[in-house]
Amino acid sequence: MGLLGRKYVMEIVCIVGVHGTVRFGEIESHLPGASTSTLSTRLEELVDAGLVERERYAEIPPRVEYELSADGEELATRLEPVVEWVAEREEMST
Amino acid sequence: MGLLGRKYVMEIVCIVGVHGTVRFGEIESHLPGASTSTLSTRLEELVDAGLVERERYAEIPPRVEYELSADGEELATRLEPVVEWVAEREEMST
DNA sequence: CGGTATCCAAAGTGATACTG
DNA sequence: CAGTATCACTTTGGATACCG
Repeated sequence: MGLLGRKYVMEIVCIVGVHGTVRFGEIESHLPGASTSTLSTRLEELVDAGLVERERYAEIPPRVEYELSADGEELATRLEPVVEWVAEREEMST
Repeated sequence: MGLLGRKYVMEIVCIVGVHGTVRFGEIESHLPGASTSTLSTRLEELVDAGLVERERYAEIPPRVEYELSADGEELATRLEPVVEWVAEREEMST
């Protein structure tokens, strides 16, 4: 899946995975570099790919929550060691 | 590292990891989608990041071999489950 | 063979406006 | 709040050709 190579995808999967269920704004706050529109697009792609599920609540104010699907969880599990190592390695060089 | 999110990076790491030492052309043949220039750029970035090492031989015809550094090996190990799972999942849907 | 140089298309960004 | 839409702009990536 070329989707994995797209910007922010791994990060999003991890963020959602860690939180369990997350709202749009929260994901956004963890990705300062990503624009609203890009994040929106990525999330849609992830939902289409069956890795993330979106739950929309008809409330005021509106609330939308994202969480990983079973496949998403599986991916997150496998992704964890990678992201962890990368994070550690980044600290070293700073 | 945002580098991981760049196109082909994970694939390249895996390809180099599997082969041990690889020549430019061989990597290219495993990535039909990537253009020469992109591959060249990616390899340079990977070398700069200390994940891949380049060995240039002053022969005719010229030969250049790439192989993973210790860090690259570590990354490849952690990346393996991810790539494996993604590959299986792709097969399912085809 | 293994690239770099060049030029062009596509993806992503930022800001802002608008909707349910 | 959680987006979608738009537009101008920057960054990436692709195609091709040429060089050592």
